[in-house]
Amino acid sequence: MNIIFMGTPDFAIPALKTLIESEHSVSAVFTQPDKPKGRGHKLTPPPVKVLAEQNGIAVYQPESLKKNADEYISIINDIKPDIIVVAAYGKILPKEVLDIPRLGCVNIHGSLLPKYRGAAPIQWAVLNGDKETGITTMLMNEGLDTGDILLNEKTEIGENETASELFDRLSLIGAELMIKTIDNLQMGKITPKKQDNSRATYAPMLSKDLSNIDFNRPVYEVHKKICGLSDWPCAVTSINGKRLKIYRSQIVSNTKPDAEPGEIINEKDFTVACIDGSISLVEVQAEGSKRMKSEDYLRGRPVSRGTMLNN
RNA sequence: CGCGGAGUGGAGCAGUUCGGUAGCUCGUCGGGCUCAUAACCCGAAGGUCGUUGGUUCAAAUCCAGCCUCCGCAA
Repeated sequence: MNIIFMGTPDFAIPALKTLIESEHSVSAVFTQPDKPKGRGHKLTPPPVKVLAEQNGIAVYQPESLKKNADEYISIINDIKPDIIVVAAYGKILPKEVLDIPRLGCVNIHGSLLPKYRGAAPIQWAVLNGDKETGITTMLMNEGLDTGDILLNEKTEIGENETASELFDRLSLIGAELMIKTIDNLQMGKITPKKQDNSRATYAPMLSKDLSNIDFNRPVYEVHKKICGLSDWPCAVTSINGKRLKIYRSQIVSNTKPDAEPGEIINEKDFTVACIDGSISLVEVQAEGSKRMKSEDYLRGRPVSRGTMLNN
């Protein structure tokens, strides 16, 4: 089949790679414009662009497909794609584009729709302490992740799994499900199912406002916050007046400790008291330093029992 | 030209202010103690102090350039 691929970040990479290696032909890739990123505001191309160029595929980076997009829409029309595959593209497709491909526009979404529509479904599944999540492929319409469901696949969320790890796993599952979806769609073997809008929830983009850890909360919630915000924006607390990022943690106890929330109750494995249990900080990052196991951190910057975090 | 922090044996850090013998907590190796141990005691190996140049009798330390990493901001 003749395919146009639209996507931007790492999540889209396995899907694009799978398509390139498949019998189908990727005629063009649409991705977000290069953006200033990191220190020094260096202009950085999105991962999808890099992969596409390595494979000699034409890359288009429109600012928008809704405004002043005639040029791009005629490009899409000229390609006459059988299908458009979309994975975390980050832009809304207008009806004008949605109607072009014979088989429609297929989106890969990182949740079991209609749960967690929106930008950060994977992270919110972890943050909310869900035991399972998955991938849904759907036929796109004009709404935000409201299209008819084609296929889905569930996966369990590990007790200590970070959003970043789940992200990687789901991107691989998504690639497999995507290829299965378009093959079945081509053979007319899938019946699209409407989403149950009454059960829909939204997963908005994460921001740093969420970063600060409140130890005056249940230990499970604190743990899932650390998992869900890793690697970005990352859960943050402070120790001795310095910012400390927490990438990974482990629940030590589910019984209320004899200590104030936020108090360090074991300086050997960095265990901190919460309201109804205690949690061990496993991987941390100090200001101006790289992330490391907390045992490494503690070797150079020992802490004493009774120290309060978040002060 | 966005702002700032950091690079010191295998790991994480101190030492730099005010130049003058390379230090801490661990790890590794050897030995001891112990029924035993990730515990304890004794000992050893291991570092051109990111890199290049400059100042100096003398540079981890002061000056200049470069490389790499990180935080904030986007």
